[in-house]
Parts: sequence; C-alpha cells; structure tokens
Amino acid sequence: MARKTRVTPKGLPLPGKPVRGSETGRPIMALLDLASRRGLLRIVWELRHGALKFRPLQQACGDISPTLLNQRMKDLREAQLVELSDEGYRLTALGQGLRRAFEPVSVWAEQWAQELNRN
Amino acid sequence: MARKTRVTPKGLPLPGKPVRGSETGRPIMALLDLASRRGLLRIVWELRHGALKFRPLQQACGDISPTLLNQRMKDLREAQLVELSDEGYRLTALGQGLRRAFEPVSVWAEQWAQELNRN
DNA sequence: AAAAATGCTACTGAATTAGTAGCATACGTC
DNA sequence: GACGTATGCTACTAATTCAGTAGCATTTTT
Repeated sequence: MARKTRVTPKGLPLPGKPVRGSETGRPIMALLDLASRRGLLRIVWELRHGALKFRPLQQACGDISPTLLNQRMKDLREAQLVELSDEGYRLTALGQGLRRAFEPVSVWAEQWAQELNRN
Repeated sequence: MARKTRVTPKGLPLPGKPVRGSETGRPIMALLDLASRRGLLRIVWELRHGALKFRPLQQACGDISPTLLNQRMKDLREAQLVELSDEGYRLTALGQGLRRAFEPVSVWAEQWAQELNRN
C-alpha cells in the first residue's frame, strides 16, 4: 500500500497557496500554519518595541538557536512581516498590524492565567 | 563538553510554569508555546461553530492524524480550553474567550493577503 | 447478534527543532 | 598591515515532534 502523497508543500505558508493542513489557500489557514512554526510569533512579540540585531533578538527569544532564528527570519521576511534595516530586524507595517491584532490575545492570556489559578 | 541541560520541560505550557523558550512563567509565553504546537489553534478555530466529535473534527482539521489530534485534545483539555460533552468536543468558556480574542488576527490575515497580492 | 460509531493507541518513518561550533564579511584601531 | 570585534549566517549531529496507517476496546444502533 502506497503512502499518502504529500499534497501540502514544505514551503512557506502564504495566503493563496495550499498550506500544511489546508488546501483552500484561505489567509487564516496560512496564518495558522505560520503561527505553528516554533518561535515565529515570539519573534514578532519581541520586536514590538523596535528593531533588534541578530544576537540581541536571539537573546530576547530565550537563546533560540541561530539556525532556527535564521529560518524564521527568512519566513518572516518572505511573508513581508519583518525587514532588515541598519538598526537590525524590525517589523514592517504589516508586521506591526499583526502585532496589534495579537494584543487581545495577550490580554486574554492574563485572564486565562487567573482562571487557572482559581482551581 | 557537556550538552546544555534542558531547563524547559516537555510538558504542557501553562501560565506560571516555565515553557519552551521562556522561564518567566508569564501567561503570554505559555500561550506562545501552546500556539506553536501544530494544529492546536486550528482545532480551536474549527470548534468555533459548536461541538464536533472526534472524526468530524479530524476531517475539519484537514485529516489531521488521530495521534496528533488526541495529543492536542489532551493539551487543550488540560489547559481548560476544550471539554468533551455528549455532543463531542467543544470550547469551554475560556476557549471561547480565546476564539474571540483571536478574531482580530483572522481579520488581519485578510488584509495581509490583500497586501501580498499587490506585489 | 451484527453492524456501526466512538474515542483512542501502537507503530514506523519523515520532518522539524535543539544545541554547538565556526565561517565570511565589514568595521574600526593601533 | 595586523588585530580585535561585531555582524549575519551556515554546517553538522542528536533529540523531539509530527505524519501516516492500521486497528483495538467500548458503547450505541439496528
């Protein structure tokens, strides 16, 4: 019996293309795939206050390995969420939009913590 | 030279505990770790309209493997985001809160798609 | 009793990530 | 020109996570 052929590509998830777990190309699916790549959202989070160079960013992300950091920077640059400037890596306008959109989630996380502590 | 000892546990990321990539126990860090587990946010997303039983949920998530689905259900139940009822798996009040908090992100994803299509 | 549905486990192979070392280029300094 | 330093990044191996398939145990339905 042949193994199921891979239909979702290994490449970067972007809206309009099939991604891991979904063929529709819907933006939300691309985002969900992106978000599941370890460290990606963390990087966006750590860039919220401004640009950071490679090693400081690495530190800020809990001493993430340079391999992974660089992979994620490729992802983020291809997705046009981050760009490399003289001051280091920084969020693009799009990236800042994501960061803002993510704010309610971080607020919710605090409530989540409170609820869990009541049990 | 000894390898760096693992300090962040393999277990479920929850607020108050160290998680992969962060020792602080801050809720947002637990959430970022959770979000990076493949399929987890997707599951929350697919449960947005109500309860689903195991196999329908599996289908909705793009035929995710039952192994992974079950792992995620353990994660989500431990995090008190999902519970198993007679109608199947469904979001708890906390889980629904996350889903609502996630709404701006899904809206942003649409804008993201539009921006990328202009290039 | 038979059939179907349910939640779930076992197993192997593939993909992703962790962790460490170090390269290549650019820059300033002595 | 030799030296030290900072920069972004690559190479490599080992560990972890995930994909994909088969099928079990229990309950519900017919």
